[in-house]
Amino acid sequence: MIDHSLVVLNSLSGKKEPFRSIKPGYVGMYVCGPTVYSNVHLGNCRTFISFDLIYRYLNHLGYKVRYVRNITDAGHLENDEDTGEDRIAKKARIEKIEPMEVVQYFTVDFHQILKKFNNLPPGIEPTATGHIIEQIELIKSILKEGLAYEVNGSVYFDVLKFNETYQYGKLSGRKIEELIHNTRTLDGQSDKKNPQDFALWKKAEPQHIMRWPSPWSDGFPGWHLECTAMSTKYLGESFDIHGGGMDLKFPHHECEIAQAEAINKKPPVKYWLHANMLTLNGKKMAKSTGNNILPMDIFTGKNDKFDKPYSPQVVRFFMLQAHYTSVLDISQKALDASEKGYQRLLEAVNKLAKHQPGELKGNFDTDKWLKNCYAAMDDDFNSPLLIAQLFEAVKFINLIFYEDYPINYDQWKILNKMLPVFIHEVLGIGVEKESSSFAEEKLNKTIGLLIELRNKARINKDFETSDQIRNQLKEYGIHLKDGKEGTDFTFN
RNA sequence: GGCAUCGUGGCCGAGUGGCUAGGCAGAGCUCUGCAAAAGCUUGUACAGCGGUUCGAAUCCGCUCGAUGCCUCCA
Repeated sequence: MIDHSLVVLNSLSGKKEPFRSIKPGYVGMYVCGPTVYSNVHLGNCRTFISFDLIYRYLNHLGYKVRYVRNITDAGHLENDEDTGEDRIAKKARIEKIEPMEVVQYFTVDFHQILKKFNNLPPGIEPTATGHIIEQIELIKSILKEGLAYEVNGSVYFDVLKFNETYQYGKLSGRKIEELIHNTRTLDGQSDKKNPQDFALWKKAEPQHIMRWPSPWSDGFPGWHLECTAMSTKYLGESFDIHGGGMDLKFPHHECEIAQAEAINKKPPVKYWLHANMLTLNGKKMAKSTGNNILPMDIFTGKNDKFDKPYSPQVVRFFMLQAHYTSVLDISQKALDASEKGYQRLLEAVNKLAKHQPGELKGNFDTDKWLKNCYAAMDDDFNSPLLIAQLFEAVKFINLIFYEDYPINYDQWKILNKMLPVFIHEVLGIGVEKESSSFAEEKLNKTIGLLIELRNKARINKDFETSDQIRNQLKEYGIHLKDGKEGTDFTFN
């Protein structure tokens, strides 16, 4: 394992802490996955890309990471009232299809989108409905501890009682008195003793198709419970990293802590990591206001926010140019800037691979560069800082075509090895295109022929012909570049 | 209203007490038949007002603004 001093911002303490895994060499990481009742939205993608970066870097450092990310396919209500409808059941009702058809459709969509973003799949991707038995067992344990109560077939977690022994609100910095003070009194419709109590088990209405038998009623588990059940099952009573979006801090993660502590009497998670929000044109993304965009609509360009498409790789690069704990704003201008930078970075990598130096001269300080790259990532996965370092290398690489060869063989060897490692392996961008298709090969040959014809025309000073070829190709999105070593082209 | 995070040059975005962020855009130059690409040069930015300090974008206070969550309203 590489010698390093990784620090992470732990939401629990609000401070950066040295990262020491519970079991040396191994990391258990749980990230709250999506509720599959609609297309995954771009803000969600940012969260998952952030934790993909973290997963990749931990792997790169040599940790054996068990990465668990759930699929919420039941139990996530629209609100915490008794009238709150299950999001998936509601979608199924509106679309007049089975809830599990909703689940299947949007799970597939979710996987497709994340794959386009080049996210690595988690090691385990459990579903809430696949762990009903485990959840029922947890409820029994919490009841046994006297920290939950049953009313009319539903079971609720007793937050006030829990708070007598433990501390509810320590993750989100909320005090129980403030929670009580700030919660409006219920209108008598609720079975809950106190408004801040949350459901562990809900009795299903007769028409509710998503129902399972339990000691209390035919019903379904509460949303917060699934994560506790699945993280405990696959990662143990205490594990290293729990991640999720900032908006899940309260109440979801707070409730997870309460449930786990109620049963195991110890904190379930060593490091809580939260990814920040993504805004669109300076405002929060919300379907209700129309300030919203789906990933696929960015890739295809068919949307009313941007006037051109951006590839998943560019969007990913754009996101990694900001720290995962900062609010990030997406806009046309910002994406354009990232697209150009992304191309420049990748072209430099290709250039470097093609031009192995022979001379011994060179003044690129690879030791310092490597140190800076690792220092960036070791500082709470600071990808923007890493990218800045990568561009330092790009500068040197582009100097290859000038008089002084800036990199000697040893430096080239390190750079040529490590630059792709950081770009492809750690950041997960610039992935190789799938093997070029038959048609693509033919196209490349055709362009090669045109370049040849154009260069002949140039030698003959027939600039009318040469410009015609270049301009026409440009219209087709093929850009010719006359370098010192012949003409190259890029697609746009 | 409560809790929390944040407010950096034309745009995006790093940076927590003194030391270069970086990308994109703009300007000038080099290269080029002309472009493009690339290189060189070029920006005394840190919401506002006070305070602490030898020294603050960085710490403290207040004001204004943004975002998230909890409420409220709808």
